[in-house]
Amino acid sequence: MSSNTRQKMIEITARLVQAKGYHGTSLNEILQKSDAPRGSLYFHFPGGKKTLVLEAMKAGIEEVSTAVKSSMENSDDPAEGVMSNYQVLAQAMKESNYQMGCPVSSVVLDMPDIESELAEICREAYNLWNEVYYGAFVKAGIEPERALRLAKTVQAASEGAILMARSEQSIQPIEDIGKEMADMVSHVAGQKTQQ
Amino acid sequence: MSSNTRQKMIEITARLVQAKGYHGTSLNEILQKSDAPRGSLYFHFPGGKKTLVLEAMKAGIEEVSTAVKSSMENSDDPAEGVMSNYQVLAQAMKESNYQMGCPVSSVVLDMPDIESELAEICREAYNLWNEVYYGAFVKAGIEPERALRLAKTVQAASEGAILMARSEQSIQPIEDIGKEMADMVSHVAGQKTQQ
DNA sequence: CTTACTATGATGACCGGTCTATATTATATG
DNA sequence: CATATAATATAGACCGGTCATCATAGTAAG
Repeated sequence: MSSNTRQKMIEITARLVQAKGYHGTSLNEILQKSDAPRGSLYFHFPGGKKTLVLEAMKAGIEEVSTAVKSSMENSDDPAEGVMSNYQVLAQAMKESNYQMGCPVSSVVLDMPDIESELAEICREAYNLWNEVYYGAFVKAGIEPERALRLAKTVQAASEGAILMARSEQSIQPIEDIGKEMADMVSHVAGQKTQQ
Repeated sequence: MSSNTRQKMIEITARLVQAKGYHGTSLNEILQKSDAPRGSLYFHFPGGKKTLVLEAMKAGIEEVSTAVKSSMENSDDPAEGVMSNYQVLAQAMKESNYQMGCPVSSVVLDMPDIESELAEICREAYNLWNEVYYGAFVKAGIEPERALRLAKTVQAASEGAILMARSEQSIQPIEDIGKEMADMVSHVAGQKTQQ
């Protein structure tokens, strides 16, 4: 059977954590929105809140990862891939009323203790996403060192774009920044290719 | 006399909110770290936590604002200004053990109710910082529309760089992204100037 | 009868906020 | 100069509510 209660809790937790951060999300609200009893939570997630949030983050990270991969792979021009990636992000934010953006950033800003398992998975997420960009850039002929910096920049700009979009309740920043970043990528790729 | 208790509370709150977000910061901890009694808090900040955090954010926003202005004004080349700005950011993060970065981002990700006064000041902060970059870029001969997009991008990338630096506990991302952004700015400025 | 899951509610810690009482300082008045 | 008065600030007990956690019991299915 593999109860759907567990899955439901994960999805709801993912949304709440992105919307209000780790500390701002209460188990009571998760329970209420999941329409589940208290005991179920500790049955499915023996470690309590931490474990539940961890699962929710893992799910979100995987989702973002496949989205980025899909954007970059379905276009041989990396600049085009970056642009399409920002467009996907814009739509996702709009559809979620600007609540869903990055599954880890709210936790990064909520967790001062860098030694926790939660912090560890945040680090891994950034690396994972970076590698997708990096691979695409190298494949496009950009030299590795530059490709790495560029990947980080594309990633960072999209994180910042999410913050601004949330704040302004508009996809305008995402579109603007996406356009700039695509331009930058095509500039760098052009430089390195035409030699 | 204008007690220094008030100022002390603001500074400590600013640090705590940046480190753990709005919900993750408790009045008890602020009180304890400020070495002040409970009554003093509600004397100096009648609105309670919200008012206190608001003041702390205002102070932080102003601080960042002057830092960015200083970086951009003390260099006629905007690319150089951007680079220096990222360097200042890197040092600030390192000195604070990667706790201090942006005074508003943790609140943006913590506040689902966009109608609040807290959310309003976040919006204003982004605009304020953007205008500094925008002004410098226009002054360097970049056409207004492009300058606006570029300003947002530089801003967004630095927000993202903060997240990554915090997560990795390293200034490497800030340096890498700063280099890329400076390169991008000089590229755009070069385009528009040499006509 | 066991395994998987649901259901309920007690527990103690901590939350932000309110209250009254006291101390300190500044100003006014004689 | 001395004293009264008011404004400023400190001090901490206390409240109702919510937090995450956990113990225990019920239910359903194979």
